[in-house]
Amino acid sequence: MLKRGLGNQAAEVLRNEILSGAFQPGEQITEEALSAQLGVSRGTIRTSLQQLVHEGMVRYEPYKGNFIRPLDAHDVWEIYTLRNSLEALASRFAAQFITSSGKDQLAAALNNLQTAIKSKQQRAIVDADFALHLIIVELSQHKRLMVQYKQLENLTRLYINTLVGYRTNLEELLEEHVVLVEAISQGDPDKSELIAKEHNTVDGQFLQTQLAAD
Amino acid sequence: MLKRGLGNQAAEVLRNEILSGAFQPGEQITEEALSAQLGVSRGTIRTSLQQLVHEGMVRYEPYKGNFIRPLDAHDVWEIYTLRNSLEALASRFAAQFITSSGKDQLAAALNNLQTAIKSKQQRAIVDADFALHLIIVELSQHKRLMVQYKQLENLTRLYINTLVGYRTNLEELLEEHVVLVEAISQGDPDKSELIAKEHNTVDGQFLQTQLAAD
DNA sequence: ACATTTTTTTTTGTTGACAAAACCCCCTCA
DNA sequence: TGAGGGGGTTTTGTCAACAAAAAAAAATGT
Repeated sequence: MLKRGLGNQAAEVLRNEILSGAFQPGEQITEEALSAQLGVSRGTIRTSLQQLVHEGMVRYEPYKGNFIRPLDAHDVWEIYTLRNSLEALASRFAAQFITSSGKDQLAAALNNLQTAIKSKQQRAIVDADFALHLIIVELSQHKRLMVQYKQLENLTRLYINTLVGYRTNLEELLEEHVVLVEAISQGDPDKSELIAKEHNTVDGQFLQTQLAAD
Repeated sequence: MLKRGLGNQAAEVLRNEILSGAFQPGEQITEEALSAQLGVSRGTIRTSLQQLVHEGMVRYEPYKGNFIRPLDAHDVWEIYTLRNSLEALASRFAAQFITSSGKDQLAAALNNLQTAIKSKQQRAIVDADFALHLIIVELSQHKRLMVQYKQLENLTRLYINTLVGYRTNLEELLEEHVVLVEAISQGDPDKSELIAKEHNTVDGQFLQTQLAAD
């Protein structure tokens, strides 16, 4: 396990608070307030904030301050398309480097997703969905892809909460993941990449519909 | 123009120094040394370093220090594949949102590339190549894509210098860019994305050859 | 009453000092 | 001779104070 300074720990606390909706979008978060709240000095808070700025959850304006980044429709489009592209790439390499251990991990994650879908609890489904995709990214053996993807997952969680429903057709959702996992487990990069792209396109259309409602 | 604090300015100086090869790969860069060199306090240097860490040019280890990130073959593969994927995505959206002004910009950049190729100066060719691709990314109207791409461009420059030659067949290089710009100017997203992918695949095979020589 | 200028307050920017961890050299002892 | 342990040095981690910029509030003049 990697050692971490206070700054990193504070960043994690802050990140979780933001993800749990403790702040209003666009709200200014002053360094002194955070300093008092977390019991560390402003300098340390500053380190944490800079990290969250790089992760895209906080917007920083010189001599103005740090603000919870509000996401508009264009932001959502950006996050969505980028994530889609990275997932397709990850699926390709996951298939290319697949091992029997990797297949087991995928099967287990798929099983968890199925259980979550049966429970019909949105939070559980979203978590299992993300977990499965994260395993695919891990299997791609692409560290930079992993870093980018995790950040996009956080940003996605940020706006997914605001949507009324994640997906309507749960049967379809499961089936899409089944064929993707199959393709990766078969070690077919082209097929995996294509399916990943398609999978997300369906999601994207759903998203477009939701956004059009605004 | 956005205002920037001392920290950001120092980061830019440092970034340029690293790109110009002022440091050895893997070399530790102590905060105090930089502080003395740039005439700002350690705290400010710390801000700069953190920024470069996020850009991938510096590796940070808690309680150890900051080191010029050395790039091995796997790193190059990661950077290359990611850039490839992002360029394909950018080409798609550039074609989708193309305007007459955008076509002009592409034509001008293509012209610069042609001039550079005629000069046969590697540095000029690389610069013109990057400039053209950067315009494509700009035309995609995708801010996050732009940020990621710029970082990958820097990392690419970092290892491109170590290669003996960038490309052997200059005629082919130009032709590939011609067809890509044509596809984007025609407003054909699918075709543009496909060509961008292929273009980079050719580059990638060249890269593989170079790396195998180590 | 309104716009403008001045003053005050709030918030970020920068710095130097001190604490904690890691590193390095050297000494000891089996 | 070499493995292990101190102790001093170097380097990063954290902090609180002060400076600079921006924002808010108050005063001023028309």
